[in-house]
Amino acid sequence: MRPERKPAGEGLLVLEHFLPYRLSVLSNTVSGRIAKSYEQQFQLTIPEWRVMAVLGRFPGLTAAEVTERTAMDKVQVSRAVARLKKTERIEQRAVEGDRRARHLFLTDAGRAVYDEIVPLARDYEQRVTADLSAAERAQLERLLDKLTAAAVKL
Amino acid sequence: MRPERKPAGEGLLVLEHFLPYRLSVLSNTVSGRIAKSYEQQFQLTIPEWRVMAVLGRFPGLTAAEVTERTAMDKVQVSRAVARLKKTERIEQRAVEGDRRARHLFLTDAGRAVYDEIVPLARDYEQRVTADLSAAERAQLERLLDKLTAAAVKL
DNA sequence: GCAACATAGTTTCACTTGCAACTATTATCA
DNA sequence: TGATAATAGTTGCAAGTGAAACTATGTTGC
Repeated sequence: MRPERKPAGEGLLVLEHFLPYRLSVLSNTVSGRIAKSYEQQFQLTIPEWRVMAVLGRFPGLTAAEVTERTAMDKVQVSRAVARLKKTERIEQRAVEGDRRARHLFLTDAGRAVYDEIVPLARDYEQRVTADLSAAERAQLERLLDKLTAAAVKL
Repeated sequence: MRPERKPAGEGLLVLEHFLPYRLSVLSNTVSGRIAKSYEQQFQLTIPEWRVMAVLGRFPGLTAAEVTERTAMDKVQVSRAVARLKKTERIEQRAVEGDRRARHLFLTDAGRAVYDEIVPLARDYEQRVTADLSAAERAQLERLLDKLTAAAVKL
């Protein structure tokens, strides 16, 4: 005989209120939509775009520094860099005093792509947050900060 | 102040304030941590756990209904179901009047696993949100609702 | 009644991914 | 100095992924 199920709120998990689940659905939806546009328009994967985004802001980082700044792992960065080199969106220059690492830079072509994507990304973000008041947006930032800090700490 | 001066970073994208990026990092961190605990303890992947979670709450859903409820795609569900059948965490029963679909249920063994994981998941969620006041938690729910609705609509 | 279409679920294929092992180089220190 | 450890980045492998094709079944319209 199957035992009676426990009352909701105790033995059941209400998936649609479960934070990890909600974050995952939201994140996949948001990232998926954006990715579609630049995958098709520019043949860029998400990891590639992340690397470009961070190099657009911090030219000359090494792959290891990109890894730190993006929360990607080093394999993912290595492969994204390889593809971006092949498609000539980035180039490498020697690091003085360390022949293992190389500085990474957007090429002119890479910067052109970057300059096209940035407004698209901004625009998309604005549309997603269009229903939020300024106060809510500030609150969102704060909450995301808190949650991220807590999650990393555990 | 000189009004014609452009705000800093207009043509730049500040990745660490870019919503899709922040959501992705947070979601991956949160889901990754939880996954670690049940992957090791129960040999369960994230998609498998999702299917179990939704069946724990809504016994008898078909694979297509699981797909709807979890925002997973049907291939992912199909594979998770296949693995869960093999490990005898779920079982299938005929749908009257439709021989294509089958109702899915947790087995007793499946429910036992579910009953063990639910408190772990809850506990983890509570620790992630421990720093939030009740008001902030309510606000978080509201913001996630709004963002999800907006993202889906676009 | 049956051709055309729709749906449930599975499989195939061509990728992508994450882990661990690997090469090459640099740092540490007895 | 030379042994050992640490670091930058790459690669091999096993597993996972999504898109599209596929099988089987069910529905619709003429």
